[in-house]
Amino acid sequence: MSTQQEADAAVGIHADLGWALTTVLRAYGRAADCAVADLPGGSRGFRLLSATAHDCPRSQLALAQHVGLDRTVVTYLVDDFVAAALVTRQADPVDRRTWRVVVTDIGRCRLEQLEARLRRVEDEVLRPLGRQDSAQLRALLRRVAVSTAGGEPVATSCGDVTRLSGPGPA
Amino acid sequence: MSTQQEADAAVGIHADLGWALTTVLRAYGRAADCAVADLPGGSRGFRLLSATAHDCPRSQLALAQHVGLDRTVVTYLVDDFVAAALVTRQADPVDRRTWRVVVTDIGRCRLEQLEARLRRVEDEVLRPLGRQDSAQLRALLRRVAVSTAGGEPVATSCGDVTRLSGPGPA
DNA sequence: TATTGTTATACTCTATAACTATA
DNA sequence: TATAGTTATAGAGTATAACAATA
Repeated sequence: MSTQQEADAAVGIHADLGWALTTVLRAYGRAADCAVADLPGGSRGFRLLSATAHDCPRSQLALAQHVGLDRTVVTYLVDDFVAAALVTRQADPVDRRTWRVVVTDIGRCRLEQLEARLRRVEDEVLRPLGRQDSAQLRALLRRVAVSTAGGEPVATSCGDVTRLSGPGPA
Repeated sequence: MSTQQEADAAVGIHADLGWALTTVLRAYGRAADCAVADLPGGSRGFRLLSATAHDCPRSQLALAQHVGLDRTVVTYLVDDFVAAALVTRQADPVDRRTWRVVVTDIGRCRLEQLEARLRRVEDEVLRPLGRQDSAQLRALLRRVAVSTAGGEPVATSCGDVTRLSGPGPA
């Protein structure tokens, strides 16, 4: 990682490596957070809505485990989603303890809108590279991402960095 | 951006672009947060300590503006840093309203430790690429970072994504 | 007895504004 | 009157645990 001063200097020197990673990360992360800010729960809400929309209807617990959220959080988020008419809770005929969370047309529409926004954020972030280098960067990132998500979890100095199970801004 | 299901599928397909960016971002962001978690203020604390260590002593307000934090936050963080003996507050002879924040040896040592950890996180994240592709990715990221930090701010769907003035994990 | 979902509680961050002391 | 720093208050977000209904 770099220092603040190095970062400032880097505009002239461009020497530090970690600084680049961090800067891009933060730029994208912020913009992505921002893009989904008007959805209840922000980026976590986006992950949940995504999972809800693209999987066949599941219980809240299943959703929670799938996107790595606590049960209680999912309750709150689904409450908000229902209030915003993005999803509905439908009784599960076989297990009356659980709800099946189902996306509405409004929810699907909203999700597409958010996905479009996030695509735009990406393009914006990667704009400085040309078309070709942009593709190159994406390819390299994809390789990292695949092994990060599918292979070994990223080992770090503390234990809670688990294997990432999915996408989500920031 | 991608969907959860696509993300899962991507382990086989590797098709989605935004998913890669997001996954790497999150993996690194989490690990970096984690690496500095034991510092008061986490990533923000790191940024502040960095700035304090590598600049000549400055007032809290100057530091706040430099790293993009609120004055009050800096007060809290410096309090914590002082308690942890990472910095000292020294009276400014020319303006008795202000403090000069000065890093201690302990603080400098701690900072180096954190920087080492963050370097390790980077290496870990980029390990899947070989040495060469890793360098390639870093070069591309650096180009993006330079224009992000030095050039135009990243345009997004909302207004608060400002020009990034420095580094900092996550 | 275990599990799904809900509710209640508390805790951490952060942001805002009021306050003091100096300039 | 304006500025540097501090303190107080409140709010959002999150985590934990207790609870009700069902299996």
